Amino acid sequence: MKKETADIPIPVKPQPPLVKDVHALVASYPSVPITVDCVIFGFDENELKVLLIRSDLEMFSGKWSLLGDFAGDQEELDDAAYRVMCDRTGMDDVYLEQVRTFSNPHRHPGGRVLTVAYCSLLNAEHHQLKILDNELHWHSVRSLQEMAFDHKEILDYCYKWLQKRMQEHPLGINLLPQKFSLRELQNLYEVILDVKLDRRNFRKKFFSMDLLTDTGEYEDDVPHRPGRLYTFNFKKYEKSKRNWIGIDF
Amino acid sequence: MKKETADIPIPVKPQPPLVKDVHALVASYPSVPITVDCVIFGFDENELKVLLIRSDLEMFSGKWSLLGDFAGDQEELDDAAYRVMCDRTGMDDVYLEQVRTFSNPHRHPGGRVLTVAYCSLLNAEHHQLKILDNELHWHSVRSLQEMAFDHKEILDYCYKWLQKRMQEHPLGINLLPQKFSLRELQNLYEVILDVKLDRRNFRKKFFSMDLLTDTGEYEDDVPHRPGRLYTFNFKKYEKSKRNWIGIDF
DNA sequence: GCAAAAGTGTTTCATCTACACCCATGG
DNA sequence: CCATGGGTGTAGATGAAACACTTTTGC
Repeated sequence: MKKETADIPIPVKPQPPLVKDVHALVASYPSVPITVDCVIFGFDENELKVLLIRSDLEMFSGKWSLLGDFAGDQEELDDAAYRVMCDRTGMDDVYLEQVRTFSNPHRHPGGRVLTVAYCSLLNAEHHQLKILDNELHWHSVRSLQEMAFDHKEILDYCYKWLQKRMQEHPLGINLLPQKFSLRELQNLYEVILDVKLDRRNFRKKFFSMDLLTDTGEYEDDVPHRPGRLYTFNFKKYEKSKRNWIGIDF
Repeated sequence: MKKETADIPIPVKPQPPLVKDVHALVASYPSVPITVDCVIFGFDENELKVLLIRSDLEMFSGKWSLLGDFAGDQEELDDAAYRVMCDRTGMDDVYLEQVRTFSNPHRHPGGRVLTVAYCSLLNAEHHQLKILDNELHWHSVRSLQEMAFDHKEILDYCYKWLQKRMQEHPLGINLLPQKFSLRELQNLYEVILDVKLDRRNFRKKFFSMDLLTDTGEYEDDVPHRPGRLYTFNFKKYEKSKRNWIGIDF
């Protein structure tokens, strides 16, 4: 089991001279247009939705598109994604996470364009769209068919990413009003993860995490017994972040 | 809890005309040099190692660098990463995964350069380095200090990614010889995850996953009782991939 | 009073954890 | 025979899953 090769001193070949002019070096690299695409998920009427606009390319006429734009010359991509979201929707105060970079050379009909996908989850009720250009609106994720570019592929990837992420982080909370009932919370998990969950076990699970604060208030305007309303204790969560080892595959 | 706004028909503003010339559109985007950086982890002498070269930039003289190069004009990034690895190390048949794109506008001293990090794990013994230019060799991950560019940050990110990934996928198997003892397997997990594990529980865990095949052979050349050698049943693993729901944060 | 969802406990089972002794081999 | 790690089992705790009835409200 011993191995020796890697650390035996090996005669080093003569090296080319060090690069002095780093700007010239960078200028010699091929360069590529970069876009960011925002996959903004929301939850509404017991469905997972995603914000889309009509593509403004003639060849994709009628097709739906993610919210994207090119990244500025000197712009951090996180900032670009945030800017795109603000510009397209008028929303701010929304958390975006980088998911993946898509680089198929034929993904854009106008030539090589890289795109970096960003993902977000938000409460459609609490974030009014202030701009509606290009028919911006919420679409049911389940019923989406064709989209412009490779945006369906990106969306599908982000949805899987979201399902995983959602089981490890309390992202889902962002989809609910500040005060929410356990039924709403459970609906949300059932819809996004596409599973049925046992109500009692679900409640036990969340109560045992001890991250919900009982407001003492109750639902209103429901045609049945109103449920208690809770808030999520983000501060407590930040302090107690998961930190365990579990080999599982 | 009802909300109505998003799906109420909203008068659509007059739209700008559709874009016809997509090439002109793309040509109007700012474009940016892209590189890929390969973070190639290996395991040797009971340590996690990473393949590095000396930076060939004068301003980083003496500093270590990840294996990177620019991505071709029309090149898929996965291919670019693979190419870089082959060119730099002479290895092939190695699995690389995209981890994240780093976009700080000041990360490269020669101007704006995006980089996409790719990560791999391999068995240093089974993949001989065939090229040693730029002092390519394995470095202990723990003892690394300064590196060129933002490569330390990238490496740290990839290491965390690896630790997580390793708990959900049998990546670690790639770091061992085809036939390995349970001690070797456990060492690997302990070192990479930076924890101590109970030997009996570790064995039980792996045996219960039922993915190890007993070869009937034993270690050789060890100064103590030799352990059984196992192989990993990749086929079985492929069929049984995890598919469960567990909310845990 | 009826429909609809809220709220609540227990049992079973699987999994994780902690823990200690004898065994086989090389030197 | 000694040093070194290989190999093994059990009991207790914890967490997940299955499962049914009573309560509260709006209508």
